[in-house]
Amino acid sequence: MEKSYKRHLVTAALPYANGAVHIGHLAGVYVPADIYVRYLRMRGKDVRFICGSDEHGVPITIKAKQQNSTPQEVVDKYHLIIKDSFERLGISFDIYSRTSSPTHHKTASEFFRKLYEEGKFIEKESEQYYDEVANHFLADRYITGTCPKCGAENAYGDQCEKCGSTLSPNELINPKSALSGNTPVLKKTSHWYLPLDQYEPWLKEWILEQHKEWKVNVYGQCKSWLDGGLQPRAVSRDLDWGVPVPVEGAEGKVLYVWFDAPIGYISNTIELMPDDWEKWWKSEDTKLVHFIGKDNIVFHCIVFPSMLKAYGDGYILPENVPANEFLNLEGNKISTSRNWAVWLHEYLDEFPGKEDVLRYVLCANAPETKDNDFTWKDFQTRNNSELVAILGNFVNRAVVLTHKYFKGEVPSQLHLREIDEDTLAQIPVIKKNIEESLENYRFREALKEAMNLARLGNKYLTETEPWKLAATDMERVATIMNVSLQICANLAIAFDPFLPHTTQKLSYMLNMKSRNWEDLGLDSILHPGHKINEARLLFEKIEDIAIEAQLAKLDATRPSEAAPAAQAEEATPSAAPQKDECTYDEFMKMDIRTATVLEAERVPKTDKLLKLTIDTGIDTRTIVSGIAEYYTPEEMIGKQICILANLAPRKIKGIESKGMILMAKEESGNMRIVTPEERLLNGSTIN
RNA sequence: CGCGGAGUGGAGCAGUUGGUAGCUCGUCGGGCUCAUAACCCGAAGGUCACAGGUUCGAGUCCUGUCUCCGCUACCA
Repeated sequence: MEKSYKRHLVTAALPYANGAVHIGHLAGVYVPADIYVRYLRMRGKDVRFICGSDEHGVPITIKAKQQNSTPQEVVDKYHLIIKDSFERLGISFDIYSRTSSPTHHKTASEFFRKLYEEGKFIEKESEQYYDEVANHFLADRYITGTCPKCGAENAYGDQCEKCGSTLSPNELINPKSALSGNTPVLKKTSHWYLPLDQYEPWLKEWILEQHKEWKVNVYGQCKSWLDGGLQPRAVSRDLDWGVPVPVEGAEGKVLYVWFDAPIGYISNTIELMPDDWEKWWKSEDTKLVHFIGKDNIVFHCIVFPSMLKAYGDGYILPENVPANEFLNLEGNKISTSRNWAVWLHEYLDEFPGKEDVLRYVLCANAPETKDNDFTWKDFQTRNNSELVAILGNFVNRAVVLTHKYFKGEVPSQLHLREIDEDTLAQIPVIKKNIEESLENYRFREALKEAMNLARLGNKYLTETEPWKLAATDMERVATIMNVSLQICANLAIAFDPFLPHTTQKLSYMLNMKSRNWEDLGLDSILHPGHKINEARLLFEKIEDIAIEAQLAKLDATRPSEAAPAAQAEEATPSAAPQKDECTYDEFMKMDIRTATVLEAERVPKTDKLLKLTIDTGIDTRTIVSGIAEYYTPEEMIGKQICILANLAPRKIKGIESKGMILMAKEESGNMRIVTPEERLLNGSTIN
């Protein structure tokens, strides 16, 4: 039933170039994709593995502003870090390009243009805020003002961080431009929309009927979107960073990042194969597979296919989209903003030569069916009791014994006994299991099967006990060592997609010239008389101290220090514009006083909120404050703070908050609490 | 509120179309000593979140409930 394809085009989600790559990205996308691709290559398939940085979008322009640099500088920096760290881990892209490349701009631009000319978009006019000083339409995030729901200052155009309500910029009272501090004006602007609703019947047929074999999380997510009804989606924005909209009169508009990013797969393919890229994208003989995380399901299953369908011209659709769930770290969500992550480039620096350990652990514990947890303890255990004790140790036993008894020369297989035959007979079975698992995107299972081959080897040696026979029956020992070495050679092939650095070392040790998947399962990969090299350890134990160091590093991690502190030096300090005048009486209405934090805890399901119990000198009360990105609960306890005590109470995430903590905030976003120079009695008034 | 995913021995996970509940690690006992105190064998340990239902038979199907994660809406 399985259709046979002439070529395989595999894409991995384009990393967003406003940060480095962490273990969550790897476990969800890049490690499985790389395993899949290496497997296909070993089987002699014609395959291309495409990826690159996604470098457009508002967040990058915001990051550039914060760092007082340019979007181009931001993406240059992260593009290099990401590309380099992928290479070092052995993620074997055929091309890792970027969406700021000329090829991409041209491709995306032409893509848009064709759809535009064929009337595949609808055009709609709307009113958006415009900063007349900066000459800019303002993205929601660039507008601040007073929240209409809770009255907090500095609410963003898309959301108020104080009360958490979702806003649209037009609701803000006293809107200000974050660029200039000026009051923006409403101005008409028009944008193009892709009418996804028109593709709904077709999508339903294609996904819900023809792709029932997709992973349940993917299928379920798609069904949910399709059942809910699709809406037209804007494909352009008013922004000066991105691919310009190639239409007359569309100055100052760029393609919306979600529209241009997936086209990056195509443009990167073009960059790789300028002459014959088309057969990779427009031939039914090509099998297209997208590896992504669950946050990207809707784009790759619904939006991008609709774009391709709208374009027509023979574009193929993904055959499968094996999206993974998320990986947690030590029980908590990985968070870039809180710096709660294990960064690939840091790992590679801190664990040199252990690229494959990370690959192994992330594959063994990949979040294939549900969110999983990465813990350093588990990392250590898997290394020590699986890689070292089972795989590394078996190879070492076999190679050391061969040198000891046969001076490093592969002995002959003489009379195979039942145990030899049974053992060898299991290798082709394992091969088949690995193939089946990989072809169905079950990477954990495949890895476990490969590991079973090493277990088989250990069991075989233990049961045949060549070290006992060495005194009496060297012929038998010869056969046993031959069989053991054949298992080693098979391991070098079976593990190649998973642990490429290791299999290279192992091949060297065995003096194997090549590793062909077709040889896997054979009992005569190494011929009698073949000379092997000295034993070298494939893996080393990881000591407690290394794990403790990582845990300590995580504990010490506070988001305020990492990025902003380093950049503070170079950034020219800029301050918010002065607010409107305020009378003496108005000021005196505010009851500001000192208080001490008694207890502090995170508010569940939020990134930013802490719930604090404080002693105000007049009572003990609860305040919810959005400072979790800057302070841990532990460090807040015992701190003396200043509060606005008579602020009207309000409920935040269901908790009643009575008052507000005074914070000093830099324009870059960095925040510190305001506290008296020396500790005063709680309840001291401030004016 | 709605939608998607998940809830299986101490921990982490499999359980394909319903037919005696498995794997890895850990624990305990034994064996072995070639090997990175590594390896091999055996044992203990689960009323498969809860409550109903369908069935000769349900972890697996249906209904309801609870909890966790995600999306809608932060995280860009």
